[in-house]
Amino acid sequence: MSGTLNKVMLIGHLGDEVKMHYFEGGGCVGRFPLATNETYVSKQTNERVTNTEWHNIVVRNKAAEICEKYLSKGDRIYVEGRLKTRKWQDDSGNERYSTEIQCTDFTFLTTKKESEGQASNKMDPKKSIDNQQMANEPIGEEDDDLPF
Amino acid sequence: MSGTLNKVMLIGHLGDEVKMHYFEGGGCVGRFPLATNETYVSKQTNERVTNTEWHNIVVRNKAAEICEKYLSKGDRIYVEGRLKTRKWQDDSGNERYSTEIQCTDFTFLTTKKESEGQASNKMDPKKSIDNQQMANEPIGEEDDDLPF
Amino acid sequence: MSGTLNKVMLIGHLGDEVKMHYFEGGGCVGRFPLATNETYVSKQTNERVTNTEWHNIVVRNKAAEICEKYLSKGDRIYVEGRLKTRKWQDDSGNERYSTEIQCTDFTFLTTKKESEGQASNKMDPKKSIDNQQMANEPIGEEDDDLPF
Amino acid sequence: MSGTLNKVMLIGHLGDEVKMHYFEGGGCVGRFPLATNETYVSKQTNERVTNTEWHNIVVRNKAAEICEKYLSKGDRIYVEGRLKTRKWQDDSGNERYSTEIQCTDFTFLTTKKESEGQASNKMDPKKSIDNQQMANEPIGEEDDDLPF
DNA sequence: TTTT
DNA sequence: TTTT
Repeated sequence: MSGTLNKVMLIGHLGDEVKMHYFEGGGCVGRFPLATNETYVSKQTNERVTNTEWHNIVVRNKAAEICEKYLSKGDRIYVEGRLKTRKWQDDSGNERYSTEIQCTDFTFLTTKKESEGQASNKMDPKKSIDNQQMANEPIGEEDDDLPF
Repeated sequence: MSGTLNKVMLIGHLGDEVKMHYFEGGGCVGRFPLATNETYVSKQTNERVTNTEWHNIVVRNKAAEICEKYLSKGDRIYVEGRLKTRKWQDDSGNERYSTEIQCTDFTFLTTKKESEGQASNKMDPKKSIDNQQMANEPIGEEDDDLPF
Repeated sequence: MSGTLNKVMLIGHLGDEVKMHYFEGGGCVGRFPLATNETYVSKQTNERVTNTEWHNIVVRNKAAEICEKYLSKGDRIYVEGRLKTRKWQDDSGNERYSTEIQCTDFTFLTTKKESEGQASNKMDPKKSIDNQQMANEPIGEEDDDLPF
Repeated sequence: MSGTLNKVMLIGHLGDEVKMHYFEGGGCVGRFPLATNETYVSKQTNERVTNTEWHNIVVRNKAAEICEKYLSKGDRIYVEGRLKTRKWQDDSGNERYSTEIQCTDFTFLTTKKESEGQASNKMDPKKSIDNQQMANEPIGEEDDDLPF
């Protein structure tokens, strides 16, 4: 309906472990920072400069559990998702904004023994459906009544 | 699992109407050609050259029905999908190959009265699920037993 | 080198006019807010809910001038770019973060007379090069000495 | 100008070595097959099925030379490009079509000693520019007069 | 806080 | 013809 598109595609490395948060209703959310790098040659100094960009990845439910189980700090992953900027209040009552990538799909790019045969949510349509849904409900709601 | 990605993103115009094909089991598939243009300045002649590229779009089930209902020749659409090369035999028995875009998502970019409030499959998660499934089964199978 | 990817693809509508800022060295930057919508059916209320997400688009140099010339509030555009989170200080000296989309490519999706034949930066490779460069230098530097 | 988009994004493994072809004017083109996999559970048999899709990747000039130098059969790579269907004649004079991905950007995802610090065309804007140009000229023309 |  |  909306005629719009909101898509982010990242390949990067986890800067930390996946941090899980479980909701009362049974849903859960995982979060982890993802680093991407950009390298260019400065025109001023003629030196190579590397900038690291950090992205806040948010994964939900089944997908979050898979990420927690198979991903570790340093691992490389492909993440697809949507941009979402959350509003929150700091301790002084100021409005703050935080931009997150709500993950809708991912593929593990680091090969690890334990993750063999399990590294992607693409192998099971149900997991993809979870991911799809994940992006359709604001974080904070419980996703406890999955229809399958 | 596979650690691979197969994604196509197109914005283009329909070169023809959506052609539907219905399977016995109740599934269906819609096909239409999509044109994208590329313009560049030839280094030889210094003239602007426009090339049109034609893409074979394949949509399935609910998504196909929505496309047939709301899309017409000339309409602009955003299509997301996967590349798939089909093998077939021509009349002389020669092996032929045809590359298609198996649509997994789309957004209408032409505003038409009839399609108002309905132009995208993104408004209804179920339709997205259909699309998701669509890409998980080879064309030719019937998708008659949707689990929802 | 880095083996990473940082890509954003948006189709949305301008929430305001393009605001230009010119640097002393001759470079310039344009900024505008872009709205994307997401619609879903709430599981709690069974009602359709529409959320609007706002994105801060940043365009540079030639590309910025093209955007300023041909884009107006309400226009639809496809934007491709990279995510970049800037750190700044508010009046109280607090660290604040703002996430922007550094535009590397775009295509106008609204047809307007004035923009006919000019609506995209894709028609002129040089403009693409500018865009490409744009993403390689931090905002704040002047891009006045293009090497071609 | 055209208001269209033609983008392919793949992560896959090389099925063979990069095959180079040098033009008289000094330009060159590299080609290699790239495999992506899709896995799903068949609704008929309830078994997991894996399909491999093969993509014809075409890279040009500097980018082709980098690929030839650092990529080998089996390596994983991210490829971004445009779809292009070429028309050719088989021995019987029949019209045939072959769809290729004209590579505009890539990132190596396999870590190999030899490729350290060199694995992507993203580290040098000039190489990106070559890639950008690459897609602006039909294959078959010689790119012998690069302006940088 | 990642990686090369 | 790749990979897991």
